[in-house]
Amino acid sequence: MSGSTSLAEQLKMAGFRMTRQRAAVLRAMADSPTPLSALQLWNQAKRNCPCLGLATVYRTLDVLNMVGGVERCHAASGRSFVSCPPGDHHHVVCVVCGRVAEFSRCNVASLIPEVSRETGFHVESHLLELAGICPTCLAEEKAE
Amino acid sequence: MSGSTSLAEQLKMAGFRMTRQRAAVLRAMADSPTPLSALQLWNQAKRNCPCLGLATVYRTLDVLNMVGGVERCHAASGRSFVSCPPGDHHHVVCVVCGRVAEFSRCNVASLIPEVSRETGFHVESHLLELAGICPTCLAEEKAE
DNA sequence: GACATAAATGAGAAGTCTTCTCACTTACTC
DNA sequence: GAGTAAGTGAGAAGACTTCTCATTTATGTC
Repeated sequence: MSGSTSLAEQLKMAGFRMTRQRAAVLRAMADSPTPLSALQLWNQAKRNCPCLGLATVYRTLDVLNMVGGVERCHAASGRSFVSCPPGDHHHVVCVVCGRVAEFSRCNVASLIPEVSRETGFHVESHLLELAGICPTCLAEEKAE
Repeated sequence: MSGSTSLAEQLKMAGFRMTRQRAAVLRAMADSPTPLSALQLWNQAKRNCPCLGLATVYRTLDVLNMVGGVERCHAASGRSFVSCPPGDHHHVVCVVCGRVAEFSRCNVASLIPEVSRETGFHVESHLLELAGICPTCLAEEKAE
């Protein structure tokens, strides 16, 4: 679980304590192949630490965010989730179940000169989010 | 306020009624050069229609969104709305003053096959929003 | 290993934003 | 002008997040 280890190290280096609860949250994040919402993270992490409180999950996310270990994203649908590692990637959100996947390929940068010309804006950043149906929901749809 | 008029027409064409409350919301949106949150919109619209309820603002936004007359603006925390012309376009938002411009050029579609392959998602739609500095704020920055 | 202490926690209250409910009002059709 | 179905206001309810505070615990020091 190298991801979890490095996040733990980041926390320690920043002077935060490594508690059972934080370890459980880190582990839940590392174990999930896809970004999770705070609630999902709570449910996962409780397996490792049953008495974990939801507030602690939010506090841990806050701390990790401060340290730069995770990013909190707000999807167009209003749902929010935790993305790890933060940085240059975008998300696809399932319109059926809300599952989120990440992808890094992006060609928006090549569009920017044209938009600058068209609008006069000096473009600094972009937000790209795709919506669709995840493999699981696609399979279920076909099964019906 | 041509923006407001055309939104009103869009509503009527879609079979919705034009009420005093909706007119107040439309007018508030048309009068604002920047995206507004539901709460801000409520406060503005109440000037034209003092007894306006907040729920009505949300309902009106819903209806307008359905009709394609407004869109969520994500740059500012994803909680605000802009009125916009119908049709395929995206927004550039000024990070300084909040002003929004539209552009139609978009190359995201060509990205979708790759993302589908990478994530297994069946991609149906995309959201693209650029952030930067508008011509007015650029000029002011240079003047300093 | 025991102790001191400041950080971290759990549980639930509180806050914020949004949607829902339902009795009442009103825009639109005839 | 009357009938009617869409729309409304007010407040309850719901989802998510943050705050509060008494209690617990990780960590450095002895």
